[in-house]
Amino acid sequence: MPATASDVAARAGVSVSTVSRVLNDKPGVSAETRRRVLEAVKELHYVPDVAARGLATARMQNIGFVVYRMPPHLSADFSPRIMQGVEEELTHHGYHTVLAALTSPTSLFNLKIVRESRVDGLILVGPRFPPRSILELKSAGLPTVLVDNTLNETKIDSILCDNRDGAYEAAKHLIEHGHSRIIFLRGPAEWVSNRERCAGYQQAMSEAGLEPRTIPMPDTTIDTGYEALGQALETYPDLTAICAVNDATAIGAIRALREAGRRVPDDVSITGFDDVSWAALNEPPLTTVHIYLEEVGRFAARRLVDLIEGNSQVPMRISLATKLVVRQSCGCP
Amino acid sequence: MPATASDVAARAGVSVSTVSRVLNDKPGVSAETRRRVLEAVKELHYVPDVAARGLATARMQNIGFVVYRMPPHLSADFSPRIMQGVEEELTHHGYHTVLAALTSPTSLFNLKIVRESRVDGLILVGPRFPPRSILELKSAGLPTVLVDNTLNETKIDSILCDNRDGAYEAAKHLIEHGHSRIIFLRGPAEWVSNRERCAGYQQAMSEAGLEPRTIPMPDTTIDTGYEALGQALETYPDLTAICAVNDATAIGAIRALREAGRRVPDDVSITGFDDVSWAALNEPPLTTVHIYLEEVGRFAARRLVDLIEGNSQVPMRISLATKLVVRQSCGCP
DNA sequence: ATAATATACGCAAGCGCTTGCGTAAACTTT
DNA sequence: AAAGTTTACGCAAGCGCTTGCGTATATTAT
Repeated sequence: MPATASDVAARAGVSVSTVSRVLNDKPGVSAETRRRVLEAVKELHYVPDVAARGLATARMQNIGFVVYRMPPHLSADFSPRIMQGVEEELTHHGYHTVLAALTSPTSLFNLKIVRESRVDGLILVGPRFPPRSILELKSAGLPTVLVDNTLNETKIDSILCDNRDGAYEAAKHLIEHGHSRIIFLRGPAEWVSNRERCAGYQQAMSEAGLEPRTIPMPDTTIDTGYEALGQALETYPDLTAICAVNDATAIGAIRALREAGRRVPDDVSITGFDDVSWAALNEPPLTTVHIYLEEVGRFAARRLVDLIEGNSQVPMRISLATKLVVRQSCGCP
Repeated sequence: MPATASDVAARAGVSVSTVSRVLNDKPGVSAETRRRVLEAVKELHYVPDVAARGLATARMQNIGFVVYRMPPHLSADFSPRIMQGVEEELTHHGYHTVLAALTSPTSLFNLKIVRESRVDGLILVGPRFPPRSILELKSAGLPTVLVDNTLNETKIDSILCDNRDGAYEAAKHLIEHGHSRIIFLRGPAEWVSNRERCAGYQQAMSEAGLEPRTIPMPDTTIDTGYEALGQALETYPDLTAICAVNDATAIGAIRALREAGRRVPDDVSITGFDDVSWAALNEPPLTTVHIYLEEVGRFAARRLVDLIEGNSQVPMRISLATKLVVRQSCGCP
C-alpha cells in the first residue's frame, strides 16, 4: 500500500538509485533532480521501509535501552527519567529506542535484540551488568555506552553524574551546619556510584579534620536504610547527622530515627542523594543531591550516536555536575 | 560475521527453504530433517536476521509503546509501570517494545515508527490522543490497543482499571467512616478515567442518600489539587472528607488543608487514587485505590499480540479490578 | 502391477532498499 | 579541436529471508 522508492522514481522520472542518493544526501545528484525527487517524495508521502534499508545497510537505526531487571520499586524512578532523555535525543537523530531487560546476570549476548541484530548500539543503565559481557560486546564491535557505571580497567564509554562531588557537597553542608558526628550510610561497593559517593563524604570529613564513620548496607532501599540506622545508633549513639547514599535509604533512616524518638531535623540532620520525585514531598522535605537524569540520558544517546556513526572513536568518560537541593531535613529553615 | 540461513542449510545438507520451514514451524519437513536443521542452528548459534525477515514478511516483531509527551513530573510514575508489564509480556511472545512519544496532538501517522512500518502494532497509553487519528490507524489496519482510554463510539480494543468501582469503594469507605459531607476533586472530563471515577463517587453518594459535591479542576496535579481545595473550602466550609480523583491532587489538597489549619485525618479524611509509589510515604500515609499497572500492561500486550497474529478480531474492552488500600489519611488507625 | 495421492524438499522469484561500476554528456585543459 | 576530467545518472547485483510452484520419492488405493 505505501509508496516505494520506485514509485517515487517513476514519478520523478529518475531511477531508484537516484532516489536513494537524494534521500541519503549522497553526492552526484544535480540540484534540479534533487528537487524533483524531493517533490515526488512529498507528494507520495514516501518513507523508506526500514526493513529493506536495514537489510541493505545492516543498520536498523535502533538502539537498545537495557536495564537490569526493571524494578517495580521506588527506584523505578531512576531509569524512566534517563529513558526520557534518551528517547528525545535519539528521536532527534533519527534513531529509535527499544527496551530490553536483563533478568539474571547472563551474558548480554543472550539479549534477543543483539542476537537478531535489531539494534545498532546499546545503552546499559546501572551498575549490575557482568563486566565480562560488556567487554565481549565491545570486541564484537557493538557500540555501547554505560550509564551510572564504568569499567575503569578498560576503555569503554560511560556517563555518570559527579557522585563524588555531590556527596562531598552534601557532607560539607552538614558540616557547615556545625555537625561533627556525621555518619555515612553506604551501599554495596560493587556499584561505582556508591564507592564515589562514599569517597566524596570521606573527603569532606577529612578536609574538616573529622573522623569518617560509615555504616555498610547490603542494598540501598528504604528497608536497608531503616535497618542500617538501628546499627548506626548502636555503634554511634551520639550521632547528630546522617549522609545517606541515596534518598531511599535516607527515608528509611528517617523512619527509624522517628521510631527511636529522635526528631528530624531537630535532633538529627540528614541528606539524601538522587532527588527522586517524592523527595520534596517527604516530611520533612528531603535535602538531597539532584541528578540531571534527563541530561544524562540525552548525553548517553548523543554519545552512542557518535559512536555508531563513527564520528568519534576514542572512548570517553562523561561526568555531569550535580546540584545540592537544600530543603529541610538538613536543619535549614 | 553471524551465520546465515544458508550456512545452516549447508551444514544440515538441505536448502534454505527447508531451514526457513523448520524455523517457522511450517509443515512439510520430516522429523529427521527437522532435527538435523535444529542441530545445525544450535551449532552455528544461528539467529534469523530481523531485517531480512521483516522485508520478506512485512512484520517486524516490534510494537510501539506510545505515550503522550513523557512527563518529567510525578505522574512519570504511571507509564513506567505499565511499560514494565508490556515489556515482560511482549518479550515472552517474541516481540519487542519500541518507545515513542507524541509531543503535540498531531496525527499518530506522524510517528516515525508507524510511517517507516517499524512496528506491527501500537499501545497507546493515556487519554490524550486525538480520537480521529486513532480511528485512522484502525482503518489503516494497524492493530492498536488503548490503555487508560476508550472510544465508546467505536469498536476499538481498550484496557483500563475499573475506575468507577475503585472510586465507589473509596467513597463508600469514607461514608462508612461516618462522613456525609464528602466532596470530590474531579479532573477534566475529557479523560475517561476522570469521568468514571467521578461516576463511582456519585453512585456511592446517592446510594447512601447523600448529596454529591464536586470541585472541578483543570488538571490533576499536586498544584491543581492544592488550588481546588481553596475553592472547596469556600464553597463547602463544612466538609469533613475528600475523595480525590488521584493521589497527586490528594497530596496537594492535604497541603492546602494543613495550611488552612485543618488536620488530616483528624479534621478531614481523604482518599486518593492510583497508589503511586510515594503514596505510602506520605504523611499521613495515603489511603488510596491501587491499580495493578503491571497487569494492565501485560494484558494490553497480550491483547495486541492476539490482534497482530489474528487470533481474535472482535474488539474488546478489558476492565481490571482495583483494590482499596487503607492507610491512614482516611482516619483508620 | 499401475495409477492416484501425499509427502518432503529444492528452485527461484521476490520483499524494497543501497552501492559499485559503467557510461553518456558536460566541462576543462593545452 | 582533441584529449582528459568531472558530473549526473542508470544498471544490476546483492542484503538474508519467505513462499508459491514444481518435481522426485514414498505412500496408498485399485
